[in-house]
Amino acid sequence: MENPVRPRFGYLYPRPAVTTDCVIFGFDIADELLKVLLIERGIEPYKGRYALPGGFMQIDARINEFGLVVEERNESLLDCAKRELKEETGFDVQNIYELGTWSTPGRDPRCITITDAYYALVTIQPVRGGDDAADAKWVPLYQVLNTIKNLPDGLRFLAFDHDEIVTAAHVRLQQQLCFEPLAFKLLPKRFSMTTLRRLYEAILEKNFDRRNFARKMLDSGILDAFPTESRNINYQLNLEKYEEFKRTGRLSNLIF
Amino acid sequence: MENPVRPRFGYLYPRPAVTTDCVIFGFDIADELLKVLLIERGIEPYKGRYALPGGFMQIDARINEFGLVVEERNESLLDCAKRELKEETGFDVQNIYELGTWSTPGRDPRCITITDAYYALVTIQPVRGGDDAADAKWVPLYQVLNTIKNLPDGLRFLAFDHDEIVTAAHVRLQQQLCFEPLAFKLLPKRFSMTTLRRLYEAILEKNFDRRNFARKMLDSGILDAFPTESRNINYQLNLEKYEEFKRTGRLSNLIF
DNA sequence: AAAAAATGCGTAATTTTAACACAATGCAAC
DNA sequence: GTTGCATTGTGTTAAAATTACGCATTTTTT
Repeated sequence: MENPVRPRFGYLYPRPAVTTDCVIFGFDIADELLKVLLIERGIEPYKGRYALPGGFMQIDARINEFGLVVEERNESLLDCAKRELKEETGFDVQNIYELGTWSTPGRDPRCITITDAYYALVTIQPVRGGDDAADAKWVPLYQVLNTIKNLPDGLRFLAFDHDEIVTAAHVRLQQQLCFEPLAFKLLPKRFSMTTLRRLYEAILEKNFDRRNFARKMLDSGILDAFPTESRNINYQLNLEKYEEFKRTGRLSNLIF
Repeated sequence: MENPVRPRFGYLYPRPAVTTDCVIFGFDIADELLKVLLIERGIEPYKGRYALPGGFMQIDARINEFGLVVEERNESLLDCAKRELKEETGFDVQNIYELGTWSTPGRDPRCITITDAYYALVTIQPVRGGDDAADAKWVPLYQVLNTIKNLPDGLRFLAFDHDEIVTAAHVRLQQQLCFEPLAFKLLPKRFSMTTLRRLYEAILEKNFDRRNFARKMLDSGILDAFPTESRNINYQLNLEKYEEFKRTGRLSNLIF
């Protein structure tokens, strides 16, 4: 066995490697599908498999004259997640939320690695020719979840334990919808009521009565209406009204 | 400057230290207050201040003949949290849930440290003489939260950033109550309807009509009734009925 | 023992949700 | 361009859930 590179950063006790991964949700207006952004891995392990964008936490440190690590600067885990997203997918993500950590022993074959997982909501740009990151791909969420669900025991679709992370992110997104109108963060500034409803239906996997849904949304008062060229009406989130509405604390009634 | 201990575990890149902390919730039947278990720190930093129980993640590793770290066994973060709780408070915690990570640069003056925070629900043993851990203390949550809220800017009540963690844990507990009957995990096996209501009121900081609350709970079908010596009735969670009820997915209506 | 508080059991008014009707508009095929 | 069909905006009504409150009785307090 060789020893090609000498480890430089030494500690009194062993430490795990720390990474972030992120489930990026987007709503494709064209086919009205909720999608997630996956990266095809170019290196081992899991080369060629799809995975969530993510990577190692960055710490700037130097070694002093006693051989001790002197830490100079570090990023928070959230910063790390945002930086990795920018690097791997080109997205400057604003709406990003922590999902949880994954730390099962053996989850990364290289070394003991814990990951802090996030989920982010972005608006899919209309029919982009190709992604900044050549290997990034929008995949319908239902396809991913179905593939995962129907896999024989012990097999995985995505790299590492990312199957679990995607599944958990979807559940969290559904729950979070009870407390915050996250859905709006997946849409362009203005949207039709039908689009909004289709989005809620896609996330919650449940159909709503068109008229009752519209009434609930409008009664909440958080939407401003704008006429269009045709007879149809477009809507836009009124942030002030929304903040007030959130304080009143009855958003759960929107859905449940 | 001295170099008393030689760092043994070396890596190619700097790594953060990883810890877990836990907010332990308990409901004190005696005074009907929701309380959290705090530890008085015996060592620097923050010596003498109250803090959440927690500690460093444990990894077993050795150094091979090339000076490389060979990892042999590690615990998950959840295991770490449970182990630290057992060590520091004597509690064998069953109901423990992840809250989130804290990783702001500088949050630990010793070194770059990220913490994975948990919250746990236990039943406070009736009038225990003294805690296993001499420095552990049950403190009413409202006292902690009020102290934190009224602190001048920049000052903290608890050690590290534990003020934030406790506050976040309370919010999460409130939200989680919409999806799971976590409250029962804070009570002894059997309890009166009034106790249950007081608990919900303590967690949600909101009063319920005695009669309406009882009806909602009983209508849900998840409680079995048991007569007592007096005219009063005690109740007990029916786990099967509850699991069924959870699938039906209308627990949010209990509260909202 | 009297007063006060807590308990069990109930009803009615109100609000919220769910189910459905219908006319007008946009769109595609012919 | 007109015919058929899906979509949109506007409404009504029945059912269900929530809220507010009464009252006799038991338990606790003073």
